[in-house]
Amino acid sequence: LLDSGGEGGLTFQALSKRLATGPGAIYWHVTNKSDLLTASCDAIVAKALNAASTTGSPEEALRRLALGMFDIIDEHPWVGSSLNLALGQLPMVRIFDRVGQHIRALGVPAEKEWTTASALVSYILGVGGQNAANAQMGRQKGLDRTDFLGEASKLWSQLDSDEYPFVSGIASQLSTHDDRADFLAGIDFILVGIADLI
Amino acid sequence: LLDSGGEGGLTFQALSKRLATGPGAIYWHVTNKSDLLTASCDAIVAKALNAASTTGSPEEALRRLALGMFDIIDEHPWVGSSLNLALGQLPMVRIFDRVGQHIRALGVPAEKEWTTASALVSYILGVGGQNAANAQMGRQKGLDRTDFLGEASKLWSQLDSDEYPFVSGIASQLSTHDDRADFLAGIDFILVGIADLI
DNA sequence: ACCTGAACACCGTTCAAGT
DNA sequence: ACCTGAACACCGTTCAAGT
Repeated sequence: LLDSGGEGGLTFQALSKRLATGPGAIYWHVTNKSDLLTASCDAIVAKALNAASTTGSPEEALRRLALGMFDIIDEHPWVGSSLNLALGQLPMVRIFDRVGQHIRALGVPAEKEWTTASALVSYILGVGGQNAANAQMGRQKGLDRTDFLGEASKLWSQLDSDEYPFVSGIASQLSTHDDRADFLAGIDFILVGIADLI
Repeated sequence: LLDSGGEGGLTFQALSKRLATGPGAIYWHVTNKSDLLTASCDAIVAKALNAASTTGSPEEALRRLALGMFDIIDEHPWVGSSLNLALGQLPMVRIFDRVGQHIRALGVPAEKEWTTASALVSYILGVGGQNAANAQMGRQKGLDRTDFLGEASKLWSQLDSDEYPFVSGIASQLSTHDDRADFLAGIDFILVGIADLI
């Protein structure tokens, strides 16, 4: 339901119909819709974390982990918007812990571990949210990714170049850029910054 | 309505009551709830961007801009969750353009402008979303920020240290850290990475 | 222990009718 | 040009009653 209809596609009515039961039955197993969403999210996140191998250098492992998260969010865009969770929730704990382990292996001083792990997690979730927003807007307009970016690029290029000098000039890079490569470039910026304090 | 009740606090019923009119009247001025939310967001974002002075070195200006966004989201947490907008929407265009101008002033090569600006914006929005999630969870439990982080910290410290070796050990840093300083540290990581390619 | 399904309070949105 | 307000379809959630 989530994959095909986004966050709005998951409904207790639709879910109970697909499970051939009443809406009340679901409440025996989960307390909440938010609970259900978090659990769905966690299933996806756990899968992505298990798939990312931890061999090689810490930098490589971090890049692979980040890319794994990127890909899984790309595949299930609703995860991107559902992953803005409080620090106490399980999916967040999982991500933080895995990132933190690599950070530790990198040799980051103990008192900087939190800050560095936090920066990486925030970046990953930020890109995820961005991806999700674009995917949802695309779905809403019935466009695929390329068409949607093409339309956004056209919109940017038509903006007043006095008011938005940067955006109006860079519109072409919007439609031709490689999301995945840019994501990784951002990870590398942060890794360079982290290496600088070791 | 948004400041006091979060995203769920903005209702056409509540809004029309406060405006002493009917719910239908609002639809003459906005097409959508999503439209209304984006417009609210934009008002806040525009204020934050105008307040951030652009004097000094590009690095300083970027730090001030980022910090201005952080503070405005801290003040209005709903902005953090509403700011996962597609690239075509006005608040996003504004942020992107301002960040991009500073990036350009920094001397980043033209073909890297998009990538660098994108990384910074993603990071800022990621931290914003994180802040919003914590604020909302805190509100839901009736706790203030310190109490909420204290509770999350306790939760982390009680996790199984075999399953979550990093998170369970770093719990104390969670409750004592300075959000604002950590946010800025992340910005600096990225700025170091960007400086590396100039 | 788990399911049923009607009911409740509420939501975004529409639209004929007004001024 | 803009407002009114009843109505619609739908939502998450509850709960007495069943098995």
